[in-house]
Amino acid sequence: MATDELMSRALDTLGDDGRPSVEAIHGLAEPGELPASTTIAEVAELLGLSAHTLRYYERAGLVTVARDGNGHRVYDADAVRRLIFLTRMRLSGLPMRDLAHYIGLVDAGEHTVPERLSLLLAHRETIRRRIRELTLSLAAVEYKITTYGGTAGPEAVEPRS
Amino acid sequence: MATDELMSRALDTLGDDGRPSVEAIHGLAEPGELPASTTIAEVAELLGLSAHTLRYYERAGLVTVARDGNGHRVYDADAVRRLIFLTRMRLSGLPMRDLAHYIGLVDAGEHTVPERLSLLLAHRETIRRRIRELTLSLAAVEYKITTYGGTAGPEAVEPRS
DNA sequence: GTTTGCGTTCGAGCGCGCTCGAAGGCCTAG
DNA sequence: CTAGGCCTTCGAGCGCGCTCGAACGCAAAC
Repeated sequence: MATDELMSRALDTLGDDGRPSVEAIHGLAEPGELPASTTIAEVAELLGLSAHTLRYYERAGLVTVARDGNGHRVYDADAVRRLIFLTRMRLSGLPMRDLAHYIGLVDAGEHTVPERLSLLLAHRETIRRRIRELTLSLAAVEYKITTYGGTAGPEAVEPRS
Repeated sequence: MATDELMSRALDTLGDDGRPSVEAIHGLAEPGELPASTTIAEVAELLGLSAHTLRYYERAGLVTVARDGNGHRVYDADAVRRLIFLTRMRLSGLPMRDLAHYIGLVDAGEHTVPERLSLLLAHRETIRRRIRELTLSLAAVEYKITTYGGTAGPEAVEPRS
């Protein structure tokens, strides 16, 4: 997935403790100054997506992007912010469908806030559940590792001593 | 995915604290008595997979299953145990390819234990990383929820009071 | 003035993990 | 004897999220 690299960066901004602070998230939301960003190539670079994928997102109705005199896409700061949000949601496993629905609500105006909220609450549950699943699987793998004589900790493949 | 239901069950066997014990995993590994289980229908029911999927796994080389006089599949306890293992690994995100490779190693004999171990160690890292990613995404979603006036806790959609 | 380079649209293709349908065999019950 | 039900194999199809190629356009650089 094209988005893997983006998450890499996000993780790199944290320590390895896996306990992100609100500040870290915030920083992730606003990567420095958003240039009144322009070309598709720049945005692709910024987000770690391909230009192809950005066009695909647009086709899917997830963003609307203006054109210049040559018919080239011009991404303004709002579009970039929305793409950052979209990317983060995609990484958390929210399907394109649901994301498109959510975006539709946003564009429909303030009166959709309750529905947006309930969508987010549902997604929060999905993420929490997935974390629990993975925690369970992790324990299973660790158990198997110990039966093979591996160490329980996170050290390298060759057990020391 | 057909396997969703299996993980539902697994999670149901735990509390909601998401901190599985080795015992819970062990219980998950051995769901009561394994009948010297027989038909594909029974195994499908047991694992929460479809018969189609079980045949697919077999085609993919993940299990070998004996036949009876009519050419019908007969799953013995070993096969069922392996399927339980496979299912758990699949749920943790291990791709079929890698799983097939691992199974190949198992079938190749004891001398492949080191490679198996290193495969498991790598997979452990993958799971841990994914958990960190999701934790990060969760924080982002919670932040968004608070901006919409939702509560930070896990309560129902309608905030109380 | 042509080459380079980035952009455009459209639509096909891919990798994954199933999922399903067709066509048929064997067994048992009524 | 026939109908139902569960099994078999083979191979096609699907949903997702990209990913890519073809064919073309404009525009600044040499």
